[in-house]
Amino acid sequence: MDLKSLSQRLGLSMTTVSRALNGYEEVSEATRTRVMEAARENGYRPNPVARRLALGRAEAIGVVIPNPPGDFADPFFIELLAGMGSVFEAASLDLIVTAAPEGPAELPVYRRLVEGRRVDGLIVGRTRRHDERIEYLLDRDFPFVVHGRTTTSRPYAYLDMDNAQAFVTATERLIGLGHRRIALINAPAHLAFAAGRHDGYERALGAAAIAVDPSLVVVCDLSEQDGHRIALSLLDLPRPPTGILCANDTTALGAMRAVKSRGLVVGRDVSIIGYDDLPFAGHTDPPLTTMHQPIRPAGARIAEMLRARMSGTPPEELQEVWRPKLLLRGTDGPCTTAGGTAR
Amino acid sequence: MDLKSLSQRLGLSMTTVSRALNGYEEVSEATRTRVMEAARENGYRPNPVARRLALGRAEAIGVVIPNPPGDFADPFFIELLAGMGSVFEAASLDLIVTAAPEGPAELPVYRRLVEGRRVDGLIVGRTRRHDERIEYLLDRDFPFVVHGRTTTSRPYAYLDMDNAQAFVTATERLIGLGHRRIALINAPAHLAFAAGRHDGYERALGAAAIAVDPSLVVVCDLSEQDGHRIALSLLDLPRPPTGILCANDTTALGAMRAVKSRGLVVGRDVSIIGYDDLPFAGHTDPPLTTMHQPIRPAGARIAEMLRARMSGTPPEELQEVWRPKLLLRGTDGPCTTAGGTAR
DNA sequence: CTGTTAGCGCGTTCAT
DNA sequence: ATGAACGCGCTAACAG
Repeated sequence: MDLKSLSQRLGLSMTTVSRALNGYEEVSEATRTRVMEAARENGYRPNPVARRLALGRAEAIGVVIPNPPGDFADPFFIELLAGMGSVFEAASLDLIVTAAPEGPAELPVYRRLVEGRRVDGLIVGRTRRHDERIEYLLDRDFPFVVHGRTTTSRPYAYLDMDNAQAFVTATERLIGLGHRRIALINAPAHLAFAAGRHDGYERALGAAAIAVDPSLVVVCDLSEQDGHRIALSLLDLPRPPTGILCANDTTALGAMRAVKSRGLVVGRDVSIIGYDDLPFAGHTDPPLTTMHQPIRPAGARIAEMLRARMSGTPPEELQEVWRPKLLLRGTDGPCTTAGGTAR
Repeated sequence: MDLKSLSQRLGLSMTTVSRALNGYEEVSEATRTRVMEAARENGYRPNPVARRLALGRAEAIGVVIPNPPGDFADPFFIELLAGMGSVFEAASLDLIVTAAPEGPAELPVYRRLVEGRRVDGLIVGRTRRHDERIEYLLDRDFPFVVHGRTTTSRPYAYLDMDNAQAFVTATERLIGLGHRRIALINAPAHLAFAAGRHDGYERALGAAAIAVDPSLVVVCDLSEQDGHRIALSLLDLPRPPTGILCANDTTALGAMRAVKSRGLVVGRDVSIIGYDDLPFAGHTDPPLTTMHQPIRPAGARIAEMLRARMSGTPPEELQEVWRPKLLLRGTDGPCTTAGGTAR
């Protein structure tokens, strides 16, 4: 059932039927209801491809999953997708998902999407401090929304978490519990959120007049293994930390394993705070204290922002920063070590 | 740069250029190379939408994320998507992802995809024992591949794990360790894989001449919480199990928490085996013994199977069953309890 | 308010 | 081996 046969059946022109269906003002109420009804009865569905060609739009949004080659893809992302899904579904926009490993193969994927007119808008995640994908999209004046923030002089739309504030909060929590030697297991510096977290950490220490000990600030590749490795090296320090802030929950998991393997008790001998609040975080042993961020709502909001961007809202008006919330569970506790040092 | 301007620039007709680009035999070798080169130089990309309209295909594949309303979406799925991504990317097919909660809202999403001609093929996951989605697709003779299996008399393409074999293996492992009271925390019966797992469990017990105790077979909603709750009730039995087989790793996590909360040691007092080998499985305490399945390769294979299906391979030739592998880690151990009962 | 006509950009008969 | 002309299904500019 296409537009032509539907209009023939109604004794109307395709134009009128099309207009009635698309809610144009100039159609009489009588014919509109008549058309609507006939469309429903005949199960008419406009052919999206024809529509797209006529309108010159793709009616689709693109997302590229950052796909670590050997590794498991970020479980985080599925939740973000789920959040966006409902919004795009309602707008009857297709969400086109592709996967690309970070690296030289990544930009070509974006080019194919943009230059091949496959999508009308793009969502950029796992943002880097300097991000060529964003520069590229900015150059082409292509609509997009970033999850996170990057360094560029040009305005762009983003939804970011307040990483600095989050780590101020987390650090203050440990300080309030009496900790003085607090380590930061941070993400690699090329990732956008690493800097903010570091800032927040230093800011909170500074406010409490605690000197930053560079040996307590280390970089991790965000895997459990690396978190484990790094936490061990931290515990091997002459004056090991009594509190550890982690870049994400996965890292925190590794750190917990390290602490336990040393015969220490997490939450008593060493406090640990994670970031993300992934599904497993409430179920570790002990349950992980972490910074919670609402991923699915963020996905939905990003989708809405992109729709706004595509219909012309200037990027300056589409910039939001959300605050993660500290979720107290069982891995943080008062500092029990005299002199503020474990063991 | 579209076909018209490219052909004008070459002094050829659109037809010839089109044919040269699409590898038709009847084009002279000279013009073909000339066309190819010009296309590359001018960065010509065929408009996919126009192509689709002319060819009557969507050049897109659909996947619907099963989206548990309040819950976190399955991290499993992102990995499956990543696996499919590379294959479809290479075939320059778009992967359209939508999310739908299980329930009455689910089928309409499939209908919109199929009847709206938005995709040429579909991948069905989180398969149910009786699955209306599959019946629907079969009725319409629409190409699809199922991850899992379902009960229908009609042939269809699928890639499934050998659930029965997996649970034979897991059960045998515990039996070999001397366990006699082995519990099965299974998935709800409406999910396709539950039956096979139950079968495997009973088959292995039967082979070892161990009677099935119905009180040891319980159903779980696959959440950590429910796994925890159910494991507790199992441990409260007059004669509790010394081994617990879990429907998935998440459930196993809950079971581990339950065992620990009773002051028992996982892997010594009670053995636990999971299923899936999710990223966290190697990092629980102790590390989880589980049935590993290669998710990303499965995704890639499913994508290939769908491509075959779309180009006419009969479904009978597209049916594969893969065997998960037992991954021994730290949660299984010899039965230490006299009489085969914990406590 | 409704209809006629002309594209949208490509693939594809049917000629030549 | 090449080209002219038509169609895919829909929207939009231009009448009336």
